[in-house]
Amino acid sequence: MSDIKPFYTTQLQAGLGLVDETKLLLSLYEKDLSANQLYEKALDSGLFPMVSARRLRNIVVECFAPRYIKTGGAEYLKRLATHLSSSAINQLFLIYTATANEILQDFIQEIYWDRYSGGRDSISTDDAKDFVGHAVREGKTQKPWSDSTIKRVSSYLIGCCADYGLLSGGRGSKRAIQPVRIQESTVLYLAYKLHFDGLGDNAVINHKSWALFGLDGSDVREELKRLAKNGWLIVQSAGDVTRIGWQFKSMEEVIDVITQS
DNA sequence: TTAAGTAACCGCCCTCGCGT
DNA sequence: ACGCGAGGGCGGTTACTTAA
Repeated sequence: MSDIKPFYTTQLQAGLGLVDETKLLLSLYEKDLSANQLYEKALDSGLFPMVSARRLRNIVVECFAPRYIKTGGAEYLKRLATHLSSSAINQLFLIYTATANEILQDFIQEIYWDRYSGGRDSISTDDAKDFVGHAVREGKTQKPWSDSTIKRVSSYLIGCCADYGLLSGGRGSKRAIQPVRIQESTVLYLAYKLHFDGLGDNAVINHKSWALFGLDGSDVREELKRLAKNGWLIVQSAGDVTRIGWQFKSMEEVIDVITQS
């Protein structure tokens, strides 16, 4: 669950957002299925006529499994995927993808929102290349990446942001920043997910996943107070210390609430 | 010690959008 | 209408682990 990922990897190159593929795989997923079992099931399902078996294996084993099976997210997202709007489910996909790919998390946190708050309205492939090149020089990869890998990973960061709606699509070297407003369902889901992962209240509020949506600790506290109006949790702040009263006893209850609202 | 298995990396090559 | 180049799918290769 809380695997430490010391190094940046090139795993994004196996697939970017894969939004449609992920939805299909979620529909096939059942609790406790392994990556290989899901792969076999997907192969037999005939839901992926457009890709080769080798490619399907890539998608399942290198993308879906690290994002949604290892983290335990698949069984919850399976229910949500059919109920939430595409922008709402994209936000959850983004959280899991950024958790599995540290380099994406850091890129969005350090470059995307920084440029946005600095008044820029676009991000270029060169911005991404600078970020990746810098990371390699700082030793954040297990071994130095070749120039071509640096170049490709840079484009994957941009492409992945586009898939999840953070940047405009297309192929221009400059992509327009499309800042996303975090959805209520995302706030509710993420807060409880972190809580059930065993984090204390302050650790929940300051978790880096919120930074994907440009939120810092005090922003998160405000978001949670809005949820409190629905009776979904209770927030008590005194100075810097925040205490949260959690109203639901399991993720299942949280999912029930989200699917009913 | 080595065969088998797995994760990470690399780069070919097809596709698609853009400019002319 | 078409050539060009960037983006990204795809599959092979390398390097590292694990088990016998």
